[in-house]
Amino acid sequence: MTLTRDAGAGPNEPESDAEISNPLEFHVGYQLRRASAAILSRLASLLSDLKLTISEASVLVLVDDHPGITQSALGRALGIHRANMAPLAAILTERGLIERSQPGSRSIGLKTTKLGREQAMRARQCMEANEDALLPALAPDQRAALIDLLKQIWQV
Amino acid sequence: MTLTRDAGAGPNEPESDAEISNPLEFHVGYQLRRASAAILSRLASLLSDLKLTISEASVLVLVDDHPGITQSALGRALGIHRANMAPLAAILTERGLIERSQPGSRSIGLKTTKLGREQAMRARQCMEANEDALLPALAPDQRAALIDLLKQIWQV
DNA sequence: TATTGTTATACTCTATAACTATA
DNA sequence: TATAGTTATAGAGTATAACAATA
Repeated sequence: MTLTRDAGAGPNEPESDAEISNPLEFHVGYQLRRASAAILSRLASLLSDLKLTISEASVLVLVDDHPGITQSALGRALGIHRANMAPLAAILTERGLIERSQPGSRSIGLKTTKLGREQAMRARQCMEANEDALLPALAPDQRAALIDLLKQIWQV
Repeated sequence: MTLTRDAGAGPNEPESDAEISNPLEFHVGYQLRRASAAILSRLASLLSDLKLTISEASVLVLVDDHPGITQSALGRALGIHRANMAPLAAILTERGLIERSQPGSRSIGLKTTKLGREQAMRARQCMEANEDALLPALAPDQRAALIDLLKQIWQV
């Protein structure tokens, strides 16, 4: 790979094909997109052994923690729209991981099956493994500081 | 909205429909997903006035900074696959925002048109406005610290 | 009436595979 | 041969609108 000295040619000369200065790197938005993509793609890869997507695993774990929870409450907690919760709940039900507490009622409480509880445990292990994989990049106190900063961005 | 006192019922009682404790909130991966989604959705909304998606705007701005850059180099800088750069470049070309430096060659240098330079400037303003919107949530030194932490996560 | 669940639909982003053309 | 560009395709995630059932 050919390397020019610092950040490549200046902004007004034709580019040689080398590393390139990227002014977007100084934006929180850009860094969030790249970091989020990296960490989520690794988690997706870990969860693929369980045949679960990240959304499916998140729903499964939260239902397991809160037996009787409704789809709407799940959606509010996870930031997933009502309309997108329906097929998500349907898939987990089809696979025998969750079931409906009161089959007759309209507002449906969800809970995990025995198989679902086992899978939820394995999903939690994947999520913890994904967090642990951050340790080479982030010391524990940095990790805590990062969580605090991120919370401030999206929470009201 | 009905509020129970702290984090709702314990993990083994049926849920009342209230706020819910979410153990995922202690995960960097989860916080990254929520923060990234929030900030990117706001940016998408700002850019929609220019009829640009976030990917389109990122490519446009980078081409404007690096006239003569190839699609592959763009993709490497932005983390976008070669296969997905093709339609992206095609759209920007159709709209008269970028053009090909050497129409005969195979490795195609891209540069912005006059219209493209104007739009790139407006896109940069949207990105800056999006960054400024973070100020209520993050003090300037927190913002710098956050960028440093995020870089460590996805960069080698 | 407000909330819940559902269906249909569309858009954005990402990923792989297979192919052609070029250096 | 390695790189660049293209096309087709598929899978995730997210968004809105419209509807029926329920509290």
